[in-house]
Amino acid sequence: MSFFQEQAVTSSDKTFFRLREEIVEGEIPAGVKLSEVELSTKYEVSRAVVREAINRLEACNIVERKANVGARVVTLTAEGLLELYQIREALEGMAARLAAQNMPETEIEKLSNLLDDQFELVKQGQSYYQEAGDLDFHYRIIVGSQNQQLITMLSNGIYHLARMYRVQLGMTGPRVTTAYDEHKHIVKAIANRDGELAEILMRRHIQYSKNNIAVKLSKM
Amino acid sequence: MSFFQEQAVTSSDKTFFRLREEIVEGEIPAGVKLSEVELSTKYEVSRAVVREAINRLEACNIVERKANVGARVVTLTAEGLLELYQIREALEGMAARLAAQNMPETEIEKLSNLLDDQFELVKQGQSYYQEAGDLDFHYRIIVGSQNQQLITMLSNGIYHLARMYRVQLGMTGPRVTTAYDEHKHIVKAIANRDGELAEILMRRHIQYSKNNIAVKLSKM
DNA sequence: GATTGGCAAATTGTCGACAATTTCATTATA
DNA sequence: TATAATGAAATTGTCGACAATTTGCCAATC
Repeated sequence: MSFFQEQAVTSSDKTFFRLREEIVEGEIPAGVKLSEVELSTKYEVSRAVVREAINRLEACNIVERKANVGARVVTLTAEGLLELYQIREALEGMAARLAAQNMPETEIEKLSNLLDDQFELVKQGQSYYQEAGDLDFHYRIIVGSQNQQLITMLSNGIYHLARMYRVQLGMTGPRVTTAYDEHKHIVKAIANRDGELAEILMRRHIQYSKNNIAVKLSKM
Repeated sequence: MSFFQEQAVTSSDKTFFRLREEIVEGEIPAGVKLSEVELSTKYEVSRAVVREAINRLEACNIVERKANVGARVVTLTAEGLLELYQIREALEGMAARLAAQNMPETEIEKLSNLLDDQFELVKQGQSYYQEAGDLDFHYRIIVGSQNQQLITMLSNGIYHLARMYRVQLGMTGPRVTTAYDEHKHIVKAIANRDGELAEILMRRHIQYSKNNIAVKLSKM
């Protein structure tokens, strides 16, 4: 996630970011119990800051907590993945619709150029997509919606969870083929200020990528 | 909110619920600074539990926090309301679609009966809607989606914020007229297992109620 | 041998104190 | 007078210790 920089100011921030990274990237596997004392010695901070970090992770749905028992890293299930993509479909569909209304011309231009650059790589036979490129595309549209609450929701919550799934299912660097064209069409709808179409295309795009993951998941 | 009972087990839970109530119901007005020491003496708990409660409120978007400065109750704006209803439209639209797929017949029956009961009140000239009835309707459909993450998102986050707006704008007990018919049609679509239509109707229903609020808001 | 009861160890929840940072009034300077 | 520097007061951030609860083990009982 190199686009939207969150800057850590307090010790809790750092601990939260670090813990989230380790969990999302799979260094701390699913289902593991997060012991407050253990983590506080590991990170060399007090239990209070670890506690605060864990609370924040709970709010992001990255860990589950039971009172007086403790927190565990969520175990990802096929149903959970389905649920997550249903939410993404709704929210990112709306984001695309709003982006068609609100995204400044200059930003649409930039987004279009980004895709063109990526198309060069496709022509050269390099595989489209790098995950980073895909994330960048989605993120720009979310920001283009200019709905601050939506932006926060998606970039704080949903995206880390989605990546967690991809990492744990071993599918970093997803489907290579059709995504590029889908992105192109979405941008065109946004450029035409056709919110209705932009939403439909984005929803379909997310459905496809959900199916793509679900197929791989069923082979395991 | 009498439907979905959250039960407080720890002292932090109680403080969180109490604080949220006081803020949402307007006893602690918008923009007010939440002093940790002040609240800890008021509620007779330690600063740590107040801190934890405030952190949770921040995760719900009920307060805003700046590091080393403190937390303030969010000030609701017309733009914020618009943003919130855009999100509700997306998420509850999806919930209605999923409810059409997943809601058990018995639950649909109950929901339908609920509306019939409320219709009796309408016939007797009593104003439809009590806010509670409206909330109950929406909540049942959300639960009917059987998407756990969606349920959590909407009932923890969005709904309290939405109520906060209504209270602060002095519109408890909203539009009386058309909402009943809209609810009827949505339930019918769900009963017919027509997710496509259920989503469209729910989205329109939320758009109407947004407009209804926006009008009142513009008169202030 | 299986089940229940209770004790000890470990873990989370809560607390008060200290450290770091911000805020605000006061003073000094241009 | 306006602006900047200074320092004290207040507030948040962090810490270690104690209290409350859960967990796991061991013995007692059937």
